[in-house]
Amino acid sequence: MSAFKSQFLNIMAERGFYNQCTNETGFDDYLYGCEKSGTPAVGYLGSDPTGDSLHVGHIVPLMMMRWFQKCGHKPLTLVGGATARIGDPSGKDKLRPFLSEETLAENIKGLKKSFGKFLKFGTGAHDAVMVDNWDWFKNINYLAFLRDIGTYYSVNRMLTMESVKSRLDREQPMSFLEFNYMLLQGYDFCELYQKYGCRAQIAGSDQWGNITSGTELGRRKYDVELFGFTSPIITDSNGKKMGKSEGNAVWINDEKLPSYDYYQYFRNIGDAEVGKCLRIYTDLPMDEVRRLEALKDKEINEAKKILAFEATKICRGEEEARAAQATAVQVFEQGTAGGELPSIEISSIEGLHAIDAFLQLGFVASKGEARRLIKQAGLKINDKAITDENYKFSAADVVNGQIKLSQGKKKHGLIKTV
RNA sequence: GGAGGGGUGGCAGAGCGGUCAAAUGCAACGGACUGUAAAUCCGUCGACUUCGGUCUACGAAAGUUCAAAUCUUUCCCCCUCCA
Repeated sequence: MSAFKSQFLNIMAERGFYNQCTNETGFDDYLYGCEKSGTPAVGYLGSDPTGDSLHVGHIVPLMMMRWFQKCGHKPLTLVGGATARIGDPSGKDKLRPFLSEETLAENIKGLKKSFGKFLKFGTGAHDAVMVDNWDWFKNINYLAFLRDIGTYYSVNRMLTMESVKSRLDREQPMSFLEFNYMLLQGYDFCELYQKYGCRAQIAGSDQWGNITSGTELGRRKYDVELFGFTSPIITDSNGKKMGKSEGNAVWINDEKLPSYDYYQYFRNIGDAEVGKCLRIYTDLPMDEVRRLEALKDKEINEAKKILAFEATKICRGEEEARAAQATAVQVFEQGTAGGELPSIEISSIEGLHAIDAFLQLGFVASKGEARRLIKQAGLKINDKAITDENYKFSAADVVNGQIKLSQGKKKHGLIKTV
């Protein structure tokens, strides 16, 4: 329980966030010193703006930063405006497509929003701060960089790094551009150390190579010990990464994914994952987590509801979480329609093809798919399977001003008449 | 620059003149069973369709042929080895 002196590391270990640390006792001592004296330790989490929102797969390090802040430390969030222009080769087979300036700017905005859900930003001592590595890379001189930084890197060593090695082993192309990625991330760490006194980097375990790049550079160039701390990659029982639902990513930003869907993602977690998810995706105290994960069979559904609610609350706010939960109860427990379901509005439903309505809701990708699903009894109107693929709506289908459409057992939506 | 190998559906990977909308596996989706779980079983998986078909697809373009993912030419891209 109290294997560590610092509160932060104890929490990390207990909740399943701890994977690897560059120097466990050193980091522990450092944090403990800060916690005792009330001066915040500074740590950073980096993320490249390659998309306009983070998704569930990114939550693990975000939650680590959240706890870091709760333990009285100061989180820095770095968006990789510069590094996104390079592309992190870790875990990838191909060079990323280049992003336009406009996309980058949009993505950075999206990332800020995502970060804001989990961390408190501001100007206080413990408030999170957002930085962009474009600020220090945009004007860097190539020769100066090679001489100041390049001298500290050994190509022999770089070639053994997982991100490089795996690419070479698989005979996938790796450009010199990508090869340099780790130097940039290493430089970031040192830059943050100099500017903010940042001595810790927190990330997923796939970043290990990039992190050690920074800690080694720090030791060689600035003679300072920097710490790297990683989480395990969280997978479901099939060994797949978390964060995909129906083939789509579960986004953190609300304009990318309704809160109801976000809630449902956690509601539908597998039994085996409940304990793990409660620890990682909620702030619930450990006593409560242990009680909930001990539940068996049907009772475990209660734990899943709490998990879904708590996880949604952090990311979308309490109100949204309640609304999502209420809708879920109406739809699944009472078999009626809930207000948070996706819906389309239409002035007259007379003569509207059922297939077109499903298409508009995005429940089917094509008319052919809709026809197929009808044959398989997979599409329902007001909970009754459609049998005629040419079915057109009539006034008789409208109940309380709306028609409930369902695809399979999980996807439900509404047509509202206005 | 030289010599070989290769680019096929979301991914992996067969096919190498017609029977190819393209084997197989994974992923995904629907149904049954359940607990909005897992596992299992059955089914589906390019688009449009008046369900007879029509159209678009095997890196790009041109060509040979009654017929091309399959043959030829050019171009683009990738890999390996050599310089």
